[in-house]
Amino acid sequence: MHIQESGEMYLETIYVLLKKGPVRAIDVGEYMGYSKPSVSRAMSLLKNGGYVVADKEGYLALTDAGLEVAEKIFERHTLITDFLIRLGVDKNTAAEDACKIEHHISDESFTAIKSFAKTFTEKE
Amino acid sequence: MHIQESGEMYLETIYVLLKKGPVRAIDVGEYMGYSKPSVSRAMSLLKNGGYVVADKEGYLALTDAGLEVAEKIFERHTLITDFLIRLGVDKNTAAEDACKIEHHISDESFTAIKSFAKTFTEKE
DNA sequence: ATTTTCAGTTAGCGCAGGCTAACTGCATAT
DNA sequence: ATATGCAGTTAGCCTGCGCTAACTGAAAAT
Repeated sequence: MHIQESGEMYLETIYVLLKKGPVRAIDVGEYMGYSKPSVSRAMSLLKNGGYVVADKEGYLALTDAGLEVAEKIFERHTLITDFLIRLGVDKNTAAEDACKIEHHISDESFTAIKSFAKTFTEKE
Repeated sequence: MHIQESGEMYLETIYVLLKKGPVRAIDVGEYMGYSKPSVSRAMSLLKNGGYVVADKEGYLALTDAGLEVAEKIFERHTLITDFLIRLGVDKNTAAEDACKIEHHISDESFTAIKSFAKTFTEKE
């Protein structure tokens, strides 16, 4: 099962929300602005793919595979956002753009931007 | 009519191919690796939207609106590709990534990267 | 003058991923 | 004990955008 961009977004959202407390499907939907059935289907796909598990009460957790994807995307998100902000882009616009780019950039490009951002920061 | 990512790709392709000579739908399909019906439908949508025109022989041209989109995307493509290459990313990977990013980045972020790339280049 | 080739179109399929409507099942409130 | 509310699921719709199969119509080849 190959993970889609939308799947990555769901995983990232679960990851972010889990930092603040327990997470149910309804919370994911509210955060992302999606309807319950959309989340329901996405969750069943992600459960099927082995990225997400839920207990009997419906509280969601990430598997190792899910966590790996979520962390990867989240790292891209924060680093690209910061990078754009440092280039002078508005906070919100930076976050929006990062949210799109994070799914489309290769590991190689991301690593390059990451190490560049590091030296770039140190120079200031 | 709001232009989709796929529409942007078609316009950019027509733009690129027009630099080398006359362009028909079949050429666009061959270049993009798409079937004739896919291109046919895309062209009729783009004609409808006022981005593309075709003469009686089927040779394609961009309208002002189409040219505007195509140039914008093409500029993003080349600049982002160059930027990634300069960061040490492999040529092909850079071009692939740029091809995705070019559709998802805001004007603001692009402008920021552009001016940054300029000073970055001058410094070397 | 037929036949073949080739560009383009039409019809219709499949997948991803949103949506609403309507149901289930539990948990709480009256 | 019945009623209300809420989380989740099921069924089924819509749009974007690929695809194949099959047709059209003109140009080129025999």
